[in-house]
Amino acid sequence: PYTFNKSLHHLIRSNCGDLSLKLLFHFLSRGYTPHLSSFNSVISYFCKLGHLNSAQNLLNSMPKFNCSPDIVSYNSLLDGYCRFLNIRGACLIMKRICCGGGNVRPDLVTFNIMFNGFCKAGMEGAAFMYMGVMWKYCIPNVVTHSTFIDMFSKMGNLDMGFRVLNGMRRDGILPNSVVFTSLIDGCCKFGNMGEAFQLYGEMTESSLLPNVVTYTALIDGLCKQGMLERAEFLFSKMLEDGIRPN
RNA sequence: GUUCAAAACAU
Repeated sequence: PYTFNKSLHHLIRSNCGDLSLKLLFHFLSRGYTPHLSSFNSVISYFCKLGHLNSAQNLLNSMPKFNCSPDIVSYNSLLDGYCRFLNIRGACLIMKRICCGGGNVRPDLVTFNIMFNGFCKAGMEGAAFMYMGVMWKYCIPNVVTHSTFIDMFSKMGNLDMGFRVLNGMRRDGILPNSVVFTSLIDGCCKFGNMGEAFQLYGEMTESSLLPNVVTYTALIDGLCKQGMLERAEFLFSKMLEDGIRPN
């Protein structure tokens, strides 16, 4: 059984999800009991493919195999609904987490998933409402902040993006390179290359390494504004930094 | 060992 769990995770990590499914069902039919994390890996795999019903069915069937879904199982499913912008479905799962039977409680990841769903669906009002609910359970982390920064960046509301950045710093949460890259991309897309490079500077000053996504956002901004020579220059800078273009 | 946030991609 231990070897089985190992293989299952390995297959999913190496993009052989189909095989992992066959493996799981083969073992279930022979009466083996997979570990909770094996169920969760497969649930998450289904969700990323958009097979939400299969994921849901698998989750529902876990008790038959002496395994209770935990918050990770539910979070995976919740994220599936959010990824495909099925906010109604997500809310139903949320209800089940909060007041359905009750051996699970929402955690910070649960809220981050909901925020991301609302943000990507353009439902900022709902995102802010949930912020209030979150405070009863947990304290926001760097992912929470970067989700909101990304939402503001995509809306072109750079002022609010910077406010969230400053707010997190005030609260002692260190911005990471995802946070910077989200805001840099917002600046680039809304024609504020100056701010974008300022952030790039702050990033390196705080010894965060700009990665290939950071560079792509900047290079894309420069290209789309016709600054091709600056784009080329930045591209060579990226190579000097030892970052491989993809 | 399993769940959440960032970029680009012509025809």
